[in-house]
Amino acid sequence: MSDDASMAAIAIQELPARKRLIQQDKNTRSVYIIRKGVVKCFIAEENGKEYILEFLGEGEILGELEAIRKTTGMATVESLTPVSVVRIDKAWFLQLLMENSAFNRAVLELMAGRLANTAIRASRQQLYTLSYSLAQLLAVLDAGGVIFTKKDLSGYLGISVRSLNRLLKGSKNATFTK
Amino acid sequence: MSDDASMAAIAIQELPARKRLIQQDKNTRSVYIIRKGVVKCFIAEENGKEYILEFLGEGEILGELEAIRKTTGMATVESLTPVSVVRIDKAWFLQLLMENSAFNRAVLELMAGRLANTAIRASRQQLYTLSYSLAQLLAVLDAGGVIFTKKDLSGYLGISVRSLNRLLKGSKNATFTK
DNA sequence: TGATTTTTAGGACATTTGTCCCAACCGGCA
DNA sequence: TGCCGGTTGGGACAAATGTCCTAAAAATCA
Repeated sequence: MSDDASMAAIAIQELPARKRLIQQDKNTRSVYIIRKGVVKCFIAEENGKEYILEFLGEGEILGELEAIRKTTGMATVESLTPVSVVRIDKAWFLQLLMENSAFNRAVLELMAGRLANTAIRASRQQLYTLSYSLAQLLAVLDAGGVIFTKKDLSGYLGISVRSLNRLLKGSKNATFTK
Repeated sequence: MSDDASMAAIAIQELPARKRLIQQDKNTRSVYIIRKGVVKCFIAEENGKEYILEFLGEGEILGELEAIRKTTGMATVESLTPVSVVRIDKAWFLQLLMENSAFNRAVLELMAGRLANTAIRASRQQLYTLSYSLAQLLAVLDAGGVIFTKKDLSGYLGISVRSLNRLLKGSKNATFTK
């Protein structure tokens, strides 16, 4: 990605897998909307571990938080598959947000939805057995036909790979009250 | 709280402690902005356990998610202390959101901020030792001068009261890599 | 005040999860 | 082909957490 001032305010970009669109703690220049492909969005803490916030796909927006709050990236976003995105210059995004009420409304709804999801996930992660979350996750992934490594899966579930393997075995999950 | 159709579109309300402003899975009628006091916002899952999403205080907004997404309450909000809130009729809130760009901007920022917080907390909760989160939480609470029950604390940390007690003892925390 | 309920504390034991470690497998690559 | 580095699978043991349960202390109420 170049610093080139000639970058258009809005453009379509194609990225290969494993490319970073947003870097945690670094300034962002654009907001992206995913047209195709899957990205993972994760936070790395000082202790080296990483927590996967979410996997985002078609129709999802990236970098709005940073644009709206005028902060550096709060997470790193990396493509898992080749992706196609609409890149919107940050300043222009904000402009759009103010002047186009339909766009504003759409962003508002996307954020509200994501907020609800994040909160619900945090809760589920604490309140339910991993087996539950795991089953759900696997279903979603399966639908998407995307392949993740065990490391990503366990990262998303917030557990070690070892634990994930145990769960996958399904030996004795049904212990909990559920 | 009455069903009275004569409720003003916007009004100041005073509530005692332990009152519910929003009920999970029920329709909401208003959006609230806290003027004073502290509320807790929690999700109760089918298995009876509750997970505290956050404690909100002065200046925070409640019920916007439900208003924007037109869904039932995604969490229950209950006053921990006596609170004073500005109650805004849901329909009017949406109206304001569309017509008043400053208000729109403010809501957008509040949501962005909350999204960031929620995500960061979820991450911290997975990546750090409880002792870490606990210490941080205690510091915040202390600063606010509010008293929470152990149950609330543990609910917020996503652990059982028993575990919280053990942590408070501080017997052998320093085991982890940190 | 006395009774009742809530909150706090913590023992004992069962589960779960993490850490460490090793072996098998797989896909580049010289 | 043979040598990696990365992923996968799982054993073993330690640490963390949950569940169940009992008691005392504190708060609430008649």
